[in-house]
This record gives sequence, C-alpha cells and structure tokens, in this order.
Amino acid sequence: MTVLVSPSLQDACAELTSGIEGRKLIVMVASCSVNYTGRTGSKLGEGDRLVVLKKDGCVLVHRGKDYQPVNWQPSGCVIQALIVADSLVVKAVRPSPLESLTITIRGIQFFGTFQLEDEAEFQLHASEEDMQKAILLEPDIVEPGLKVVDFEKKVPPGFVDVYGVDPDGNTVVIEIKKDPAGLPAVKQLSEYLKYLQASSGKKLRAFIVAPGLAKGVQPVLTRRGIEYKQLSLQKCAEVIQKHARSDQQGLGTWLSRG
Amino acid sequence: MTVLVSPSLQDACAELTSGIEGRKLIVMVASCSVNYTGRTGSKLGEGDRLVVLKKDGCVLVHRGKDYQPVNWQPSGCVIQALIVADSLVVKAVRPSPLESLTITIRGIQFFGTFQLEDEAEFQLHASEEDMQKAILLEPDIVEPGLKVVDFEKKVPPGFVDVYGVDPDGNTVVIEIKKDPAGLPAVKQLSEYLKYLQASSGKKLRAFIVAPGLAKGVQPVLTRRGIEYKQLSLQKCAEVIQKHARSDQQGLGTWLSRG
DNA sequence: ATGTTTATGTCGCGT
DNA sequence: ACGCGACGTAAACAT
Repeated sequence: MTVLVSPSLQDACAELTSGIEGRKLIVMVASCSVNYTGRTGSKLGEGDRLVVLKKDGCVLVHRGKDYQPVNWQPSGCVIQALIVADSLVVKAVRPSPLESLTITIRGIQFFGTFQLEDEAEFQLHASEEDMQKAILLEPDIVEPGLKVVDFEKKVPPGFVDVYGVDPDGNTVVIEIKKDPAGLPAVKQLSEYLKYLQASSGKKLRAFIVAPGLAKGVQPVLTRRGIEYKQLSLQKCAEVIQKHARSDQQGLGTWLSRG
Repeated sequence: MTVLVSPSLQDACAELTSGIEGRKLIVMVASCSVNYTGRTGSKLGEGDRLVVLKKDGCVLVHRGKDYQPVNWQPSGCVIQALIVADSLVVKAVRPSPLESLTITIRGIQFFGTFQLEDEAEFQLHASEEDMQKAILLEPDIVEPGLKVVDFEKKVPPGFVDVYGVDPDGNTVVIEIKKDPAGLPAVKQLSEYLKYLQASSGKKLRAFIVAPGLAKGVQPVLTRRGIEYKQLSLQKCAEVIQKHARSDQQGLGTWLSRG
C-alpha cells in the first residue's frame, strides 16, 4: 500500500506506472480535465475529481455527486501515464470499439495504491423472476405433486406466470408476487381465470404465491376461492442455488471424465 | 481534507460522521461485508473493497475489478455510521423505493475525506451537421420507411434540411436542431412550408427533429400540425460510426463531397 | 466476434 | 409521485 498526500506530478507518475504494472487498485483525488473520444465524444473542464484505476484496466472518474461516473472506461483498457509539459496525463485506450479517455492532471490532493484481498462470493437474492424460476425448478415448493405445464402463458389480459396440473388432474393457475400480495394481484389473477377452464370433471385452482399477504386480502381470497401459498425470497434463492450447484457438479464431473 | 492510514474503527466512525455531516467526499479502503435489501436483496461476504460516499448521499462499494460497483445506493440516501460490537456499520437507506444498504467494516486500510471543487460543465458533443448526416444514412431514425429525396433543398426563405417521402407517398419536410427546438425553429419551418406542396392526393408532413423541445413549443406544434421526433446527438454519433464501420468508403465519400 | 436481453440498471423529462 | 425513453448504458448470455 502506498499513500501520498499532495505528491508532485513526477512522483505520482512513477507510482502510477508501477501501480498499473503491479495491477493494484489506484485511487486519486486530483484536479483534472477529461477528454473522451470514441462512440461519441465529451469534454470536461478542470475540477477536482476522484479517479480510480482498477487491476482489470477499467477507469472511473467521479465528481462530487451522482452514482454514475462522469467519465469512464470499461475493463480491458491499455492504461499509460506520462508527464506532458507540466501535467500528468493518464490515457486509457479501449481497443474495440476504439475509444480513448484522456485525463489531464494539474494537481493531486491524494494518491494511493492498494491491494484488495477479496475472495468472497456475491449473491443476489431472488426477484419475482427468480421466484418463477424456483417454482419451475421445484414445483413442490408450491404444492407437493404439482406439475408445471406452461409459464408466461398468454391469455387476453396478459400472461399467466405459471400454469400446471396437480396430482388429481386439476388445472393450477399461479400468480407470483415478490412483495406482499395486494388486491391488484387478486384482480389480475381473477381476470386471467375468466379465460381459462379446467379439464372436464376437474377443478380450476388459482394460487397467489408470495412472501406475504397485504392487510385485508385474505378474506377476498377466501370469498373468491383463491388459494394462497407463502413463499419467501430466501427459500427461492436456496432452491435456485441448490439446482445451480447440482448442475455445476454434474457438468464438472462430466468434464473431468471427458 | 483528512487522511488516516489504518485508523481505529472508532476514529474512522467519528471522521465518517463528521464527513457525512459536512457533505464531504469520503473514500475508504476497508475489509467489509455488505448486505442489501430492497427491490431485491444481496449478500457479500468479507473482503477488501473501495467504499465511496458522496455529498449527495450516494454510496459505491467497488471490488478490485469491474466498471460497476458490486453494491451501491443511488443519491438521496440517509447515511449513518455507528459502532456495533467490534465493527463499524455504515447504513444507507433510500426512502423510495425503500432500500437499505449495510456495510459492516472489520478493518480499515485507508480513510479519507475530501472537498471537491468542481464547477466545470460536462459536454457531450456532436454537431447539427452530424445529425443531418445520421438522418441521411439512416432515415428510419426519424420515421420507419422514410426515404430521403434531397437535402439542403433551396426554397425562397432558405434551405430545407432534409426533404423526403414517407411510405404512403406523403412529402416529408424536416427541420433539424441540435439544441432543444424553440419557436424560431417552428417559424422557420412554417416559412418553408409556404413554398412546398405535396403530390396530388398526398399530405405534406413537417417534422422538427431535435434532442428536445423548448418549453411551451409542443402546443404550437400541435396547433400547426407539425410533428416532432426526438433525436439525440449520441444516437446520431452511433449511426454515423456504425456506417463508418460497415460502409467505409461508399456512402462516406458521397456525403463528404455533398 | 457479434447480436440480444437484462439490470437493485440510473437519469432526465413530461404528466 | 408515476410513467416513459435514452444511455458513451455495462454485463451476461446466445449465436
């Protein structure tokens, strides 16, 4: 780790070059102007910014506000630093599409290089789509013995999330909500039901599958004969990961034997 | 500006709180784990990351690679820092939609707060001529099926930017503006229309093509029966580059001669 | 390598 | 506040 406060541009240039070489994380707070040419072009006049160079060759130039960088370069760039006149110029070139980002630095408040030890896995929990995926992978989590016949099935008012058959041959229609299901979800499902019917002699069962029910919805479900199955995002994430693991394992074994 | 190397969590917490209060840019390199819940949810185990808090209340958690932060919170968050057990916990809550980002810090390599002086304007560039070029290369960006017949066509008051025919055989007259189109642009186009007419049995359609409309112009267009097509400079730049790639000499030389 | 779809997209604009 | 479209979208995925 190297930390320099108000270094000379020459010192910063030297550290920058060795930091890029050593694939370190480089963080600068500097007064700079920025030019970009490529898919289109941009100019940014002089001002203080946070400049970040990562080990995969991506560049971020952040202003004092906003989530998004004002200028950037995606990973895979060739980065070089050199002193031009009385400025430190950092150039990041992306080969394809050909794009070039040039940061002209006039003064540096802070310069640091860091080594990030980070082996952790990032894990995103389930979204509504993931809930559907989990149900398709393991219909039993809605009801034991359920078989999925179709999903995103088109009916005049829209698309039925999941469409299936229970062990008794009854048709099952599922509406998924990732938030506590409210009246709109019930209405939507009811609309779909108007355009669907069970096989002869069988029932048409409608399910709301959600992590919870909004206040006052339960009586409406009862009145309309709609069933409710509580299903948490956490549970869905588990199911998805379980299947992802077993897929990977299967493929891994198959590959290692081939 | 404050710079601390390997500070205690207590010291960092104090600096963090005053930095948030003073709306500074806060930059940390720290070993942390991150939890997010909101539209969906995520977990990230312990590891070294670059953590940035900006004055508008947005948060970025960057790993050693990739353009995009692994976790973040957009601007407008309420951020607080506090010591919990032997960790420094930074919580960023976004009111709407309700989302919460929790960074649990176990150790800090580097902590800094900065004041960014930055009044410069950011400018993405392309010219009105580029817009015309893009429309000539790909008239569909104004309206699917449009065929260009002429450009810079002379009429008594001046020159029509683009002149063409739509799929129904109606005559199309286009006025291009690179800035939000104001009343002068509308008047100019209206003047041209006096000297143009459609083929027999067909209509004469007038278009303003611009990145935006000035305040109050829309009703004028509606009243005069002039159509508006939003077209960004970026889009034009893309079209131009796409054609530059695919059609290196043919149309390009033709245009530069014209 | 190129095209298509997703995203905790974000951001700006119009209603 | 919500809805819609653009973005140097980037990134993952399929071709």
